[in-house]
Amino acid sequence: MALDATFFRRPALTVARELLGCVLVSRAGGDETRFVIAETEAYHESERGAHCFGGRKTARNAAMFEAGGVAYVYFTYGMHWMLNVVTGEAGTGEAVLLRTGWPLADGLPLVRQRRFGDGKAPRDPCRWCDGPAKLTQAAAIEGSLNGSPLHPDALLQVLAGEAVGESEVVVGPRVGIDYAGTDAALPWRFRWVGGR
DNA sequence: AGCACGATGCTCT
DNA sequence: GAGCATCGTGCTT
Repeated sequence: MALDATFFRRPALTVARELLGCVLVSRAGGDETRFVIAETEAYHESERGAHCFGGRKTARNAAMFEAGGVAYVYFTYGMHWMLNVVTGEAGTGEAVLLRTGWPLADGLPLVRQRRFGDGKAPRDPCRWCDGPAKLTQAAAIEGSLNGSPLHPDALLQVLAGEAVGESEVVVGPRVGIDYAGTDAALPWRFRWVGGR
């Protein structure tokens, strides 16, 4: 069952936690890949970690101000794409960064090819996409998908998944935002460590 | 297993 | 012109 606007038009912190165990479906790149979402981070205009801090809208971060249910895709470090799910109501800048996905069995050969070509890959497929840029590479996600809807008829969608219990979730500070000052310590990162 | 570093180009001041 | 919501390699323990 596809998640819809009622799911995404809620606070980023809530959506980040509830996305654990849900399934990202990408038809970008011409073939379908699916991933169980295992790690997320929330971002919000009220804190310095967010690209849209202070509610300042720019050409890059504009999608973060859309109503929840679209993608925010941006480019960083000269070579990497990052996929976020936009959350909340229109006019407020917030989103959830997808950091780790566990590829589902039917797409394993394609995911392996996209990530490693003919080279060697880790034994455990759960380590193939354990980083935001690894996930976008495996899902063939790039800048043209910025602002695109998360919808069953679109290239990207998110399906409801199994419930993930509190005992299987590790909460902690977000990665790579030292510039955010005290906001860098906010416990807005969620990792599902139960499912293996 | 862990750390250091280079790659590489877009974004914003 | 500086810095970045990162990754892979290659070197050290």
